[in-house]
Amino acid sequence: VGALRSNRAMAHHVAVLAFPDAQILDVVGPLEVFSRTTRWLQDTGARTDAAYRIEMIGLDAGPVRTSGGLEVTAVRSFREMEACDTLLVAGGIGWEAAAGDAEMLAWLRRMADRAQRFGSICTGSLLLAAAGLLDGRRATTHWAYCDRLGEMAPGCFVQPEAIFVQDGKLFTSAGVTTGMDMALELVEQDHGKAVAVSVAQELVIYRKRPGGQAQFSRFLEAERRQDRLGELQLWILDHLDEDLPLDRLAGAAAMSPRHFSRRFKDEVGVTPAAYVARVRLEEARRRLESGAHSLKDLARTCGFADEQNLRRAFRRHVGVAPSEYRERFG
DNA sequence: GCAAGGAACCGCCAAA
DNA sequence: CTTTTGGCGGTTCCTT
Repeated sequence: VGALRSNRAMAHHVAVLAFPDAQILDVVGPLEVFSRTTRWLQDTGARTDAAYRIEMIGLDAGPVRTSGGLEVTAVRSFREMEACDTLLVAGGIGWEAAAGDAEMLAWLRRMADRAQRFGSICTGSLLLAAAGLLDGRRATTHWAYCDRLGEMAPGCFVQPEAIFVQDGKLFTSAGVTTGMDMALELVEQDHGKAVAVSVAQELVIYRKRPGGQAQFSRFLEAERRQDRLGELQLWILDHLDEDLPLDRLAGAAAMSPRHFSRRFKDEVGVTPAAYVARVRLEEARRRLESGAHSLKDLARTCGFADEQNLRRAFRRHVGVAPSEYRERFG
């Protein structure tokens, strides 16, 4: 892991802290997502400057034995790092011992202040709590430790249902593999939906795993097809904030409206307008889950004419009002 | 919640 | 002759 580093100076610097007896997937999972993204961006020529420079750091430089007995090697200690763009703290059964390291906690506070964003995977949240970084903020952790998190950080609003939680520049994720889901979200915020979808497909994971509420995922299904309609579906994701009438979609797919309509229904299973409506709804729902947006904002970015329209469509398909949904699941 | 207007859908037929 | 594509118009659903 320590060797997986890009040399580009412009790269966004991502660091993951691994203490002894950390959970190896917490460390490697997110790093894999970032490195895949970097490679994908370079291979496709979408960006010439590198996306991410990734690094794993330890309490000390050298081998770190993880909870499963596997070892990863830290190139340097956290003491040698003054700044990075994104800092993530891994979880694992070693968190308790690590939480007693006052020097490291003080360093975490400094980094949290300086970094563009910071966060944790799994029980890494408990280290952030120990550092006093979760007071007054929304956060989550492994389900078995949510109570403990509440005790350690009484001012923290624990979200036990969430896969991951964003509160401003703080990102916390639930157990182990959810670190990859969270990393994908960071990738999406940096590079857009299309990139996140491609990386998710390559890794065969959901870009956004269905959370507590069962919901369909539009990924890993139709979009992986390499035909014109598959491309169009990706294109729709990137133009959700615009008007997408049938004629325009047909034009984008280079077909007559009638033919396009027929083919789309055959290939995708739903009619074009129904598909667009579904994707808009799902995007609105996703954003409501991830926190505070004004309905006006939400309506605009998801392609609804106004808030009234969003409200009506939301009630029709989801069954509850957006505000109520946000209260329950946001 | 309602009426008016518009967009989408789909069966049908014809041309390629 | 079969398959693919495009246009027309009635009906339904959605937005205003």
